Amino acid sequence: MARERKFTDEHLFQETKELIIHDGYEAFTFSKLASRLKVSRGSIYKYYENKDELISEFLMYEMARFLSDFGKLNKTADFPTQFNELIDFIFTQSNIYGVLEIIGQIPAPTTKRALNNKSKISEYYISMYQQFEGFIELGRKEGVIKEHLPTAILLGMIFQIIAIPNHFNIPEKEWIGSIKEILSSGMFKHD
Amino acid sequence: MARERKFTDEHLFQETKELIIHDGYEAFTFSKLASRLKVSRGSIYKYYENKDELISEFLMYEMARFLSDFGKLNKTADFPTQFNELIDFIFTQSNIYGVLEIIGQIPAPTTKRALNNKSKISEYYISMYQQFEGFIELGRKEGVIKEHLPTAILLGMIFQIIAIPNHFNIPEKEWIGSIKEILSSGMFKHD
DNA sequence: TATTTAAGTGACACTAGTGTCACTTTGAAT
DNA sequence: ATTCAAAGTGACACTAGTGTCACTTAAATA
Repeated sequence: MARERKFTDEHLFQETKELIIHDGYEAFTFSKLASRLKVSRGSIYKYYENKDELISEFLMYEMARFLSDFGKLNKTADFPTQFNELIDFIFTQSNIYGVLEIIGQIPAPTTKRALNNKSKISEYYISMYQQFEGFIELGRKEGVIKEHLPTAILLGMIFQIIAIPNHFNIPEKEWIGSIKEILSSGMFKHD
Repeated sequence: MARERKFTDEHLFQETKELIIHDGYEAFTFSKLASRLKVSRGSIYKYYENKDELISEFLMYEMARFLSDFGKLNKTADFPTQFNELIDFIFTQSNIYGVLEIIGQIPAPTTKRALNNKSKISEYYISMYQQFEGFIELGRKEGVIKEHLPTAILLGMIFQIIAIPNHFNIPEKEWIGSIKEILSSGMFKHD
């Protein structure tokens, strides 16, 4: 019907992600994004009215992808096995935390689309929380988790362990292994 | 000799901290700071040539303060006692992590003063690292810490535990208590 | 091949930040 | 009281981002 697109949504989201993770929400500009996509700034306005709309669309995309990948994890294995897989998974998603941080920074939506996106993002966020919650419940049912630690704390620690940047450049295997050991001997019952 | 200052360095650093923690490095402007200090933008330029100089000065101030407070902690008690005090201390300094994050964002210094500040900040950073390292060594000497966990990992986890924001608004006592329990039963030897 | 239509452009008017500087204010010292 | 130097101001010229829009380009289809 018309001419070819010079950039895909995926490409735009990828560049947006890098810009936001590197510089933060406030420093994100259409100019920087346009130059990375090698198009004029004006062409981006064909798809997004403003920064908030673009970023809320990006966040929706990222969270949907995260939830979809998370859903593919083995849900039938026993808790210790799933725990292992979950920590591994979280480390393949190490930038999801940067994405979650941005959610708090979205200002009051300026367009209907940004408003819809914002409520969709909240839904995804709740869904993400509930899936992690279900995971902790499994650990309790199997009698693996120390009873007196409240779910919200365990959840908080697992959920946010991804926020810990590996400043000291410790090899990934060792880093993940030690986190698994510290978390599991900290959270699980031992005999 | 001359007229009274309308703002102190401490006041300026306090407002700078709030602005940077809230909006990030890139979004910090002299205009915002001036309006918080209730002075004209021009007057800030009397003391700092530009943003980098101001922020590097602020970081120096913050790290010096952190190191000084850290130095006041009891260094004679046994390791488990010091561990307790350290975690408590870290939580009173919950925004130090935001400050450390900014260090990585300082661009190439544009003035001699900014350059000097940058190298002073590196010194402080190293000193901070070494003090934490000495703390871990104490734990090893006392035979409290699991031998096979490398110092750098333990250090990394303690040093960066402050980065974990309490998203779920769990009461502080419970939050800190659980972190202490998970960390200590994860890192310490049990019999 | 001509037509259609979405994709893309770049110039325009606007807003907000930067760094500078001649000028005014003010309080301490003579 | 006068002096004077540091503190503070606000206007100026500049840079960089925003959002818009009439216009051009190019791929699909009739």
